[in-house]
Amino acid sequence: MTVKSQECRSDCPIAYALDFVGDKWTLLVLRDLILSQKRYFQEFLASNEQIASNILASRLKLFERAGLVTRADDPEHGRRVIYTPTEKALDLLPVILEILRWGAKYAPENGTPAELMRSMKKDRDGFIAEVRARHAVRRTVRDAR
Amino acid sequence: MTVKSQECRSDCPIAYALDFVGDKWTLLVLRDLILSQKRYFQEFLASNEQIASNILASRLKLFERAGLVTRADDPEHGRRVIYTPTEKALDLLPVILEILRWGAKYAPENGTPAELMRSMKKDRDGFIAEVRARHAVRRTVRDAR
DNA sequence: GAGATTACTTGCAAACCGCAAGTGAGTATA
DNA sequence: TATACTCACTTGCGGTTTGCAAGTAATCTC
Repeated sequence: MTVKSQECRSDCPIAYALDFVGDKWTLLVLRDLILSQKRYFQEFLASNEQIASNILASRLKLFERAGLVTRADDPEHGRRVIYTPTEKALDLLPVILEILRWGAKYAPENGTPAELMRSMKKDRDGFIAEVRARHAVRRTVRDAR
Repeated sequence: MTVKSQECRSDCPIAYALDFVGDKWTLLVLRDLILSQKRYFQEFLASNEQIASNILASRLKLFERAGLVTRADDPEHGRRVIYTPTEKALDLLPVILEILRWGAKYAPENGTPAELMRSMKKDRDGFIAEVRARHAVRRTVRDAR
């Protein structure tokens, strides 16, 4: 609960998208979820940006309601929960990459691995396909059990 | 003043970018500034999303400090102010377009002119170049006076 | 000089954020 | 069986930000 009322401000798709994505934390969590392939609450919590646990919890709840992640109990560990990005979330990858590109151009310091920057600049669409493939593999491995 | 403290949360360029762009209004104002070529306070205020005048004022002030817009008095009209996007702002166009694309895919209603959607999908880079060219022309016209 | 236009500012209540601490269920260790 | 630990949250609270309505001061129009 709390966070974000859900009437749309206009019929502009940008406004619609910003109702999901327009805040300081959402895209950072999605970055961890999609690019770093984090899955557990504690993993997100451990990011450099020091997100507070209540904010993280509210975002994950929101994501679930918005169909951006699925929530599943970890069969190997009692209370642990596994968060997995849906297609709708993976479709935000281009947004994240363009933001990364802009940030990298103007930020005084860039902590992104040089290799990632390189392969993203060299072949953006290929890079996106690769990331999607990684998640697809994960899903099938999990479903096979 | 108010809005956004300015220490960086990490060395991640995404986090850096979100400190500018991570809220519900910033990118909407930039949409108007860049895509709709709005220039005056009242024009931004008149958008469908009904931004409040104090929020708009604080954003424009922030933009100026961040080097996203330049502020100039209108020579033709006393108290009127002209806001113009800088290169740094125009570099956010790819971000805006990807957000538009995602929003258009998932929003129930899409109020974006079909023509704009088409030309953007058909040739994204060309579209970006076109928008940039429009702003460049404007600048030279203005500077010629 | 009266009224409109323009770019803001101010005041205030409600929502949201950030921090610190707590909770309750399951897990590993002795 | 007891103890400590892991894990995913929740709670409480003070401070910041937002959203709304109204106001202000400088220009322009008539």
